[in-house]
Amino acid sequence: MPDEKRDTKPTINDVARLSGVSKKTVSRVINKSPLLGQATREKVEAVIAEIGYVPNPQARALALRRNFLIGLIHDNPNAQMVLGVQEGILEAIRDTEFALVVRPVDRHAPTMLEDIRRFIEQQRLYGVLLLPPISENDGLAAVCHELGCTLVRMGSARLDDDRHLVASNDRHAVKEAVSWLTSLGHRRIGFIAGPEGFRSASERELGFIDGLNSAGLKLDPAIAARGNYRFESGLAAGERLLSADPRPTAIFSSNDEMAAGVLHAARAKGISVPEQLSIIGFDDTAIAAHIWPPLTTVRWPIVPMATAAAHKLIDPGSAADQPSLFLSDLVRRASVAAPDRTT
Amino acid sequence: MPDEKRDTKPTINDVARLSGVSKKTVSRVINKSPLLGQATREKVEAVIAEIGYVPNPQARALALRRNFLIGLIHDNPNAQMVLGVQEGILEAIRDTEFALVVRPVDRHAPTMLEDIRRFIEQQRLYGVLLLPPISENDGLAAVCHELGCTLVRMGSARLDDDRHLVASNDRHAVKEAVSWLTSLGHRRIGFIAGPEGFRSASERELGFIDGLNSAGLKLDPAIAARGNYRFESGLAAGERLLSADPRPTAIFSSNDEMAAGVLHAARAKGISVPEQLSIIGFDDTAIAAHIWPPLTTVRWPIVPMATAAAHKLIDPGSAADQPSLFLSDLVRRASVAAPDRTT
DNA sequence: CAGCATACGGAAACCGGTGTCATCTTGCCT
DNA sequence: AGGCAAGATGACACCGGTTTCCGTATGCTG
Repeated sequence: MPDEKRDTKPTINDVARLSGVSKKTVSRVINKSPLLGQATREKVEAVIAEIGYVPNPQARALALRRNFLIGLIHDNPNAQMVLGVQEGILEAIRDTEFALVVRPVDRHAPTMLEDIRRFIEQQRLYGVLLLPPISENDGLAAVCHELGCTLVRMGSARLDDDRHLVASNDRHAVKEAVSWLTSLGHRRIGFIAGPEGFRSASERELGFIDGLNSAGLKLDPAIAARGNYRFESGLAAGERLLSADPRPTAIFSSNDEMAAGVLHAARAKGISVPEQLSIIGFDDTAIAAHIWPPLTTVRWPIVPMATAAAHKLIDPGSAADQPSLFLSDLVRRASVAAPDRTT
Repeated sequence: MPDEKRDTKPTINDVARLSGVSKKTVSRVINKSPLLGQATREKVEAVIAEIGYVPNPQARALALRRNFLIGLIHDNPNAQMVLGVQEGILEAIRDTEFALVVRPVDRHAPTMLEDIRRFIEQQRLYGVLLLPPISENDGLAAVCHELGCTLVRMGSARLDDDRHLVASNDRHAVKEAVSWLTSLGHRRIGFIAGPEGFRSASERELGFIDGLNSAGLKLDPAIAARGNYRFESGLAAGERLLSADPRPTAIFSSNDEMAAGVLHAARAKGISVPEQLSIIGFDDTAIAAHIWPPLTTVRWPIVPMATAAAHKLIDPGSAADQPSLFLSDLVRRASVAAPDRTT
């Protein structure tokens, strides 16, 4: 055999033996203890590098009585957002010993809370990060608290104190979007709300009303509908709103997917966008840029938010220093134009 | 205090003490050892239920010298696919003690292989699941093998033996799609390939050529382009192909996102779809159904594939029994029609 | 150079499980 | 009834780290 293959990984004992010191000293080197001889440290580090020693995280977790797994719990229909969050978390835990464990759940399953409890308990998670909409579930937060598992929630509103929250300012962003429409001359603006019971949905609705109010307008129920954030519900809502008389000249949809549905509805009715109808969405997911015409939408900084959230989780000391509120901005694309005066 | 709060979780020792048996016996109960008295088992189980004991996975991992973490390594631009895979894996490990650790990586980072090695080594992963395109990287497979980490790859072609592979039959599916076009009367069919060096790209290209050949046609380089699976590359390729003379009456794009780009290009040139141009994509991602017109595309069963892959990982015994090849099917939507004879 | 504080290294216990092996019952056979 | 096999249970070491506690080497001061 050309290459003496070790079937078991080197342990701290091997390092200690080979460098002629005790386990304890090696442990001090690993944990960067300050009271340690320079010469000893270098010798041990050389041995570690030579034999490729990597500390066993399970043994560490056992001895330290804490582990290095953080959980991401979500029940989110928006794949891009979930992946953006994963990316953001990874950015925060890069070069740490933490790892990310994911757990998609079904919000509608009656056993959801029990499942999550089992998950956290079984894996002994260090902390969990909750994504909207499930982050709004206070029962879940209570379970985490009871299990002694740190918790950071992402959301669209102030769900918790700053050390356990990262939020975007949906309400204000929607208000700005609507103000842009009114400044272009739109007076009849339709609204598609998100599903009931979602903070993101109610925040966006409040922002919409704010926007109307500041232009002296008010919400006409004939051109308002509620969707469930899915394409089909946007399509249905669009069909209804575009049958109203007089027809809206613009529609704000609480997310991009439903906005794409509105676009389909408009096309089916032969209404051209943006000439006869302006559309604004929310989230700036991939679909926004890829449909025709490209969709004006509100973008919120998913990745940095997730990074901040993860930092709050793994370094509670600095949790208060991490920003808690992130600003969204309007991405102006071709789906918006001034209203058609000839109509 | 109304509720005596334990600050530390109960351990196997607590269970042993409370039920008057030894640790070992409790361990036997947990592991469902067959040689155990019925009465003893029930007594111990009662105590476990009463105090809410959950075995510590880190301690178990340490003693067993294997842990219960499976890794998902991916560098995938398609969020929906990654999330579908996560869902499929979760389905397989539900009700087991396994957990899913995710690791997005950057294919272009020079340190990628080193990063992944560190990741696997540090977390002592039980096994990893590789998604395309990174699953095609044999260097990575070698690293896993060297680290003694089981490996299952997902892919579009036969990358490995059946116990370590789950594949879809892209080539055949594309051939079918193209045959459909030719059966409708299309004779001039453009092609947008995926990026060089990707098996999925070359399989789909082979399938495309198969399809042409079976209708007695061959690939015209004037209406063939290579993209990188991103929207913009599809847009650029579409612009080029649609400037060709004579213009193609149909275009097959190696994925949906590029197909959406082709659609934009057609719109910009005032070419109507499907009347003057038929378009077919691949993957059946969300965008396919949400653009206008809805895109005809090839769907491959992501979730069941991921479930099968995870089963191969966690139960190597039955790995060979899990299916390795999954069939894709054509989803027929409005983006395809018979060619316009008047042109 | 004595005396003392300080820095460092080592032995042993511990974290919470599992494996090995010995012991103790018990039932069954001759 | 005695012998023996099989089944049930427990004692103890061990997985690979960290921590406690203590002994020793070292440096500094007077």
